[in-house]
Amino acid sequence: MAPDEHPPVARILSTADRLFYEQGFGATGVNQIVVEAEVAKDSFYRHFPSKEDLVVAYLENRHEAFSAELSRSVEARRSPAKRVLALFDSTADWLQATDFRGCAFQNALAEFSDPESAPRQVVRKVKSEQRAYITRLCSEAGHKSIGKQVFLLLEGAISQAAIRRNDKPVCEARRAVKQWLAG
Amino acid sequence: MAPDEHPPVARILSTADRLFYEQGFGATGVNQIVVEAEVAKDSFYRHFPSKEDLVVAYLENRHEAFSAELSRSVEARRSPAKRVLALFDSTADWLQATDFRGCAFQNALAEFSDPESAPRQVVRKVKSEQRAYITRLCSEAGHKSIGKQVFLLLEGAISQAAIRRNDKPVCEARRAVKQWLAG
DNA sequence: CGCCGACCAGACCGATCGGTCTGCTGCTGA
DNA sequence: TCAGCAGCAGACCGATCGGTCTGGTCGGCG
Repeated sequence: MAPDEHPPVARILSTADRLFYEQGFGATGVNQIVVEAEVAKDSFYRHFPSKEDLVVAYLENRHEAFSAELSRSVEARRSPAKRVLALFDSTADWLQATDFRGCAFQNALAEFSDPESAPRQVVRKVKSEQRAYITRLCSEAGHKSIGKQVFLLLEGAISQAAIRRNDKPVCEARRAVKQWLAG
Repeated sequence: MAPDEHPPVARILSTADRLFYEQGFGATGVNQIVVEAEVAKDSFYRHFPSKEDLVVAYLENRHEAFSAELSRSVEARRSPAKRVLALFDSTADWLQATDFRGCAFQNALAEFSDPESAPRQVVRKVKSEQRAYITRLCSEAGHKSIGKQVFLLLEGAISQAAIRRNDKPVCEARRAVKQWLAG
């Protein structure tokens, strides 16, 4: 509304989005976040009672943005089969980003060891929704049974892309899925 | 040789193996390691100049033990196709462990963001060897081309098993691979 | 006007971090 | 015999952690 900057909570969230993804959770301190977000520490703790609350907000935020972008890209395709393949094309585009560091939710998994912790619960929910979405796309392409495999293949491809830092794993996965859809 | 305990360096490594895997790297402090390993801090730094050196030793150690166990399990099977499937059976057994926390190397990836850091280099090497091994097994089963997909499927299945804490993803992946081998 | 709540800067808290240092015991091999 | 080194316990270092508190400046609203 105003010509001035974004409100503090938005600056905190966008700073956290960048730092958590690039550096990880443990390596990113609250102090660094408040400095880079140009927010007083006092303001930070008014909006987020603890660092973990910010982590949860970050994960939910990212899920929302990520799935919105993905479905936009998917829905741009006409045929149901192309829509399934769009998952991989979209991922290949994502790899081009210089700050690509793999799946934020898989990364969160590694840093929060307690399965009952709030971040882990968010990760479970997010992955379950992603799997359901992919399964639905496969169903609509007339291949009800391959959804789970496509999902696993994509998960593996993203993880490998983060390690090898190239798009070969994603291309390989895409090729396999294309064959399934044709057969 | 002696009736006494393992030497300090072995106690450090086995303690680190447990703590790093269960808690992650950032969450595991040098102090905790030396206390639980019952080793003087001085002795610790005599063997490992820095914490990162211990991380590297841990990763290499784990790779050695893991691949030894895996190939033992694989080589117990007669037919080449069963050997490929043994990868998934072995993984399913691994899930039973109460402390299962996914692939240690994928987890390391999330905590070390610098792609040139020593731990990341070890992870690249390890994953490349695992991929080569799986590709070889597939080749020997007469399916030269599916190695990479099998590898990606297994990676995704392990990651999902860590999130969902059950063996369904692994069973799903195994089923898909079995079909490929039959077809 | 006067009050309240948002926001600010930054001091401050106890705890813990990775890492060093001191000072000691006890084994070993020249 | 004695030097040297492995190992021990634990104090100690500066830095940083997550989190609290103080004190002050604003704008909006009754």
